[in-house]
Amino acid sequence: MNNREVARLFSDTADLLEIKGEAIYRILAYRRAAESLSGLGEDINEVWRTKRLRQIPGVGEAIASKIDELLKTGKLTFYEKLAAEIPPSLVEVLKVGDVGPKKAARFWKELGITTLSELEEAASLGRLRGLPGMGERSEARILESIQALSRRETDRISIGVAWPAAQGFLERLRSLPEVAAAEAGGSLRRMRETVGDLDIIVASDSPEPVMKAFLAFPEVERVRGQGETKASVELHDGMRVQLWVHPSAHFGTALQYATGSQAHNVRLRELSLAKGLSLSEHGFKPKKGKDIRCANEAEVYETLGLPWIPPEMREDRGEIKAALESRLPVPIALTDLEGELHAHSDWSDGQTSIEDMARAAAGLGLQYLVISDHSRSLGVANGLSIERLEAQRKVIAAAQKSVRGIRLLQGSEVEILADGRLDYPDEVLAKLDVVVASLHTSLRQPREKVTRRLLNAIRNPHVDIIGHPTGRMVNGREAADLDMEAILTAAVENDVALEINANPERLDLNDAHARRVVELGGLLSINTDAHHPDHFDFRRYGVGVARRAWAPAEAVVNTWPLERLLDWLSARG
DNA sequence: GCCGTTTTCGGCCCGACTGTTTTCAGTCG
Repeated sequence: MNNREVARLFSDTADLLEIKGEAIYRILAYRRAAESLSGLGEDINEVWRTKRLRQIPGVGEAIASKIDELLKTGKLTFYEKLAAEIPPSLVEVLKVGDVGPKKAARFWKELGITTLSELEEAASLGRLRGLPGMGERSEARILESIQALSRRETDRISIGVAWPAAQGFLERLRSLPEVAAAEAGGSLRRMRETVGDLDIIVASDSPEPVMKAFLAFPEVERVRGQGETKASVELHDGMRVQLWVHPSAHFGTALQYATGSQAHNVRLRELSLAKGLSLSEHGFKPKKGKDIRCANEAEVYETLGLPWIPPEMREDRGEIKAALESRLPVPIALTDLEGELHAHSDWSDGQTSIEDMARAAAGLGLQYLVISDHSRSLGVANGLSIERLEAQRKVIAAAQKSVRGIRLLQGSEVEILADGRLDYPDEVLAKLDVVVASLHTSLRQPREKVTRRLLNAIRNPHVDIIGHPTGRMVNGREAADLDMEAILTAAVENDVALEINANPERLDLNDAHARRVVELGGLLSINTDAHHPDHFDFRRYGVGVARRAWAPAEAVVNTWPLERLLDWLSARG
């Protein structure tokens, strides 16, 4: 079993225990363990084999022995007993808005409902309204939520969709005269790869007109809830947006609160209580005396004796402890990127010419751009034969003459073939400035075989970067079955950089693996894999992943000035 | 069920909003 599967089992266990009516802190313990496992950069099997399970935050004696049983036998007796008691399909029912554990338990016990479709049927037949505490309106609300759930393609929206959508809301809100400031919060601000909904926080001393303007935006399909400080809407495409409006005087605590993560906020509030202050979105409340209000976030952290913690690091993955001990790293910023090492042109499957790509990159202030088109065997992408690769070199040289302010380099995104060889012979690779080696085919090979292909590429002295190392797609294709610890370790040993592919549909490496690279002291490269000049904009998502991985600029090779980069490349052969 | 420069036992964040209620339970973030 992999990390994700074990995490999923514990998160389902938590849901089932909650429906059963177990003590809440026992449930939270399972959720915390599940969160911790899904953010773990190391393979759980490796941690288990080396007897380090108890070092995982949130894993104590009981959960460690459950992981032990799970990895030893592939089964968990505790879960099987629980699933015999509470139908596991009720976990799906919990996804419906306004349905939590109490209602799910009631539907099941009183009406025999165990699945989403049974709930929908019961609601449309008016069978829910007879239950205690349920009326016609609750029933209608639940029915609407089920329909909204099916209208959404997936549970969570890609950040590549959510980010531009949020900018649209922010621009319009900021243009209102009553609005002093507007920011995105939630998992979007933390740059998670997917978001459940958009959270928008506005500073305004007259909330009414702001709220009114927001509810009247044309994309709004229905209003799910609305109060004095908070409104929640659903858009035509099923996306949910929440708006918080708070006075400017305590915008800091409001933004901090709305940014989360929930686990980070819980830790922060515990820390606050230890100082005799109760922290909420409105400010710090001392046991007696006046409330402390914070107009900006830095003041919130300062009140607790902490440096400001970047939103991407607020996941309760040790950031508060690190901040208390003054060892929180400064993560890379978008402005640290000096160049692009992985971009395509119309020589393979890119949409524009080398020259246009170069102009666009120069316009963004980049110092260098590597044109790395596909190699010969990738026919669907019009991969370059050795002859075309030679010819392309002359065209790049010509473009270099006509575009100023940027250094153009020739690279290649070389196929790692199904048998583990690279798509060009070594003497061809040796002539290239940069070699990005990637897997595109035969991703479903058994673990040992596909791992060996990547290790082979890493050990080739001409390979500089491994492109989108796992092949996974966000909300889509699963990662190849790889021994990641072996791959990351080998990359570090061979001084090969691992790509954080910044395309929001890829984001590969993910944050957990990238953090593991940083822990191991390895190198990363944030690459857009651009097929069009607009794609250079993906850099923000790649930087988001790197910041979530606590990566300093130093660890990312394309933050280096050109001379240093060239030295690194030539030292590698 | 986890965890400890307040603790190895007794704690474990805080508030808004809704619907069905006459004071609150449930859900959400």
